[in-house]
Amino acid sequence: MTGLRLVFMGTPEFAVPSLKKLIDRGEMVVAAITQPDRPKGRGQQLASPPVKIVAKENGIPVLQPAKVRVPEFVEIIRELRPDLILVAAFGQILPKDLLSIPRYGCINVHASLLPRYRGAAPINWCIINGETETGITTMQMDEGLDTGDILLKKVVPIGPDDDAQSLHDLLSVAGAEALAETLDLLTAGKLDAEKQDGLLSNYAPMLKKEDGRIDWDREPLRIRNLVRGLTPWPGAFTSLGDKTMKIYRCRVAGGSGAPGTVLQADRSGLVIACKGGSLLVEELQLEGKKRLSARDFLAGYNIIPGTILGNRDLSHD
RNA sequence: CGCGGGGUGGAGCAGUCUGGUAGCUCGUCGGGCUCAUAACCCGAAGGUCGUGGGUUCAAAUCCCUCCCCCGCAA
Repeated sequence: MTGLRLVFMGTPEFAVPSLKKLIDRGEMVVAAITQPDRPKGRGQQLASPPVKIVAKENGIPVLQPAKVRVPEFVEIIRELRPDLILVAAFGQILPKDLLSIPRYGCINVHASLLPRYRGAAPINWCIINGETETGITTMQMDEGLDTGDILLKKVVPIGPDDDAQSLHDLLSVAGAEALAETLDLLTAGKLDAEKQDGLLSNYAPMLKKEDGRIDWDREPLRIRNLVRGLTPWPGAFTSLGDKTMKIYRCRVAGGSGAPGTVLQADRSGLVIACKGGSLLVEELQLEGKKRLSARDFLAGYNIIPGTILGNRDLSHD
């Protein structure tokens, strides 16, 4: 316990372990700031961000500004008199006025080893790019996007079978630990800030739907990395006839054929040709249907070898 | 009321438009073949066709109600 007045800012599931860690440590969290409830899913029902739910369960006041940068909200934060603001996947840029309010400034928990993978979707892009390790960085926030001085890093290896979900889960826990360690170092006066080398940086932008489209004229390993990096959301996809087909799990295999051609579709699996080899699909989902193992899928759908996947745009769009 | 797809033996699907004794692939169980097998052959069990109501001589199929699942979009 630091005894500091803390304000927590975060929104999705990733931020939850960090908030819980603060609560477990008995920290004085005077407010949780999170994004507004938004219509989600079928029927456009309003849904509360995970951080809001956890905060309310623990009696922490919740604020949900549409824009933190408006002067009125900055003033509200000022009145909370925080000693330190902790930020984890909040989803909004903090203005300078806000950053300078707390005595210890604002500390962010970011899911990559900065300066690598600055931005909104570091977990996904690490996997897509075939990285074998990533991690958590806590930093002293400045006005740039993930450009602040590095306080602490924690390395997390990426297993060959990790996907965005499993890595997210690992990193969100590691993030909470890194946050706690950072707080301990801070109160012990042992925190060293290290400048980021901007020349080594790269950017992990927010995912667009189109990022998930599978280009079968790529090496099987690259496609597999794309699949892993986008599972379970938004998913790597191709098309079967006029339907979208998402692929959630696959392995690299041999064989050859025109890119996108179904080489095999039987009890041995669904094998699709790509550049210099093929992909054995293990788990997939057809538009409107549920996520299935390739085996179950093939029990009900008869796909003829030779069928070309990913061709929809040629005949429609 | 954002758009759309779907609920049929344990799994995945067909059948619904053009009502008339419920079918396919797989799994399960039994038997056979084989050095052996996730392979192959023979046989069997297993379904209130999501719920409630209506139309009809007759409803998985047509009409209405409700429940649940999923894709898109956010």
